[in-house]
Amino acid sequence: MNEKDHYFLLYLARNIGFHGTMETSTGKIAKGLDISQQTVSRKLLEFAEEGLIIRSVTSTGMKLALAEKSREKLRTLYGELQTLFGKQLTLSGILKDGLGEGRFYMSQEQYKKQFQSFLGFVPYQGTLNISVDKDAAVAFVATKKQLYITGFSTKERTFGGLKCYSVLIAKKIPGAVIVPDRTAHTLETIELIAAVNLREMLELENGKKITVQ
Amino acid sequence: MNEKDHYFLLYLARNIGFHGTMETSTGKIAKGLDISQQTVSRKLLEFAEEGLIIRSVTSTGMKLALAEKSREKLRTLYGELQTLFGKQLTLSGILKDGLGEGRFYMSQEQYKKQFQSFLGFVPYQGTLNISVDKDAAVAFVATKKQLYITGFSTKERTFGGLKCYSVLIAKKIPGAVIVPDRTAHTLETIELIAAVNLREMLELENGKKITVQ
DNA sequence: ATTACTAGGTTCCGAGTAA
DNA sequence: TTTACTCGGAACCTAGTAA
Repeated sequence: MNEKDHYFLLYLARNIGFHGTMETSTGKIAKGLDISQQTVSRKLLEFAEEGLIIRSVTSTGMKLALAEKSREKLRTLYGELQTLFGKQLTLSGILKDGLGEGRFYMSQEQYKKQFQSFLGFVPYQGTLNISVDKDAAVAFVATKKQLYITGFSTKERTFGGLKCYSVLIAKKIPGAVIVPDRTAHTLETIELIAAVNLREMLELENGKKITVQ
Repeated sequence: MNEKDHYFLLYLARNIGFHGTMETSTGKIAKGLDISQQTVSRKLLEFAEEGLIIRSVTSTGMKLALAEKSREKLRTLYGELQTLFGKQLTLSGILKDGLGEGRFYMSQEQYKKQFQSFLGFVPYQGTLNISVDKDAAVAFVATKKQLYITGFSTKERTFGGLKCYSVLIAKKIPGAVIVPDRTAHTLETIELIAAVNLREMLELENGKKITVQ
């Protein structure tokens, strides 16, 4: 098997399911992958030959299931990417005084709703400002999936959007780093939120060191 | 860019590092990927052309760094695999009487230490035995990362190794499924452990239904 | 409808080799 | 030593079409 064919396999896995079977046809797959029906036919024959899939031609098309061998291949690929991304980077910094603005932002219903759906929790009303090394912070967020919280307007004013990255604070509390689109500080300072009052939970005071991963 | 070239990219990412740079040569990469030096040379030129990598030829070879575009591509691929593997499968079963043996096992220091380092918690001394559908259980653990707790011997007796899979019990309690190497039951019964007394925390009694994910 | 064979065209690879 | 060009051949893809 040409290892490049993993993509074909990935497509099949997504549609068939990891353990399921599926009634489909070479034409449908061809459309999905944007290649010819002939190529799909040929590839599927090759894959079956190599024991990657289980295949049976029916009157209306064919029935497909992944074989263990292809599950193994996908797991390997996944593992490789995990080692690449999974190097649980940590970011450390010093707690400093916030501007009290975070509290106001976090009290807005429209932010709260989005945090709930993106992060799975409603943030405690207040943010933690941490001084960090800018380059380290940039590298850190680069490895994280970026979630985007959209802005909105009320009668009184406009609230901007913000990027947010799910993290684990002090090795135990699930939370997030938030980066407002329009912010006074660059990544020299990051803002942390969590479902709980972090200052209390972690018995923090200004100047203390905090690590997120 | 041919999407199949992701493999080439993955190799580069692993060797260069996600954000780093690296002094290397087309010959070395060719050896690593088991393709010709000429192909590597051609591919790298193509990649640079497409803004996937940053490339500069030196007297001894070349200096390479990934560009943001290729990081993005790898992230996408990773994301696709995550949705494939990450479909938080759940497994449900009925609580049944244990043999009281679990308690004895979990009291062994050498097991405790390993659980602490692999799972991040020391299990409560006692296991929960759950009757489940065997096939569902096999499919369930297949999607989980397998952690292996090694066995050991004391003066009195030998303790076998066990496989263990990190799970979330009843949607809220972090725990693990353990599968002893030598076990009376096959996967018709799974054993659960957690940092806390699950019977109390979940107000369980025999015959109740439990779900893990 | 389907699957899948044949034929012809395109893409891709690597040995040889220049710089 | 390098990188990277040329070019012949292998691998691959798809239109046409049989079953």
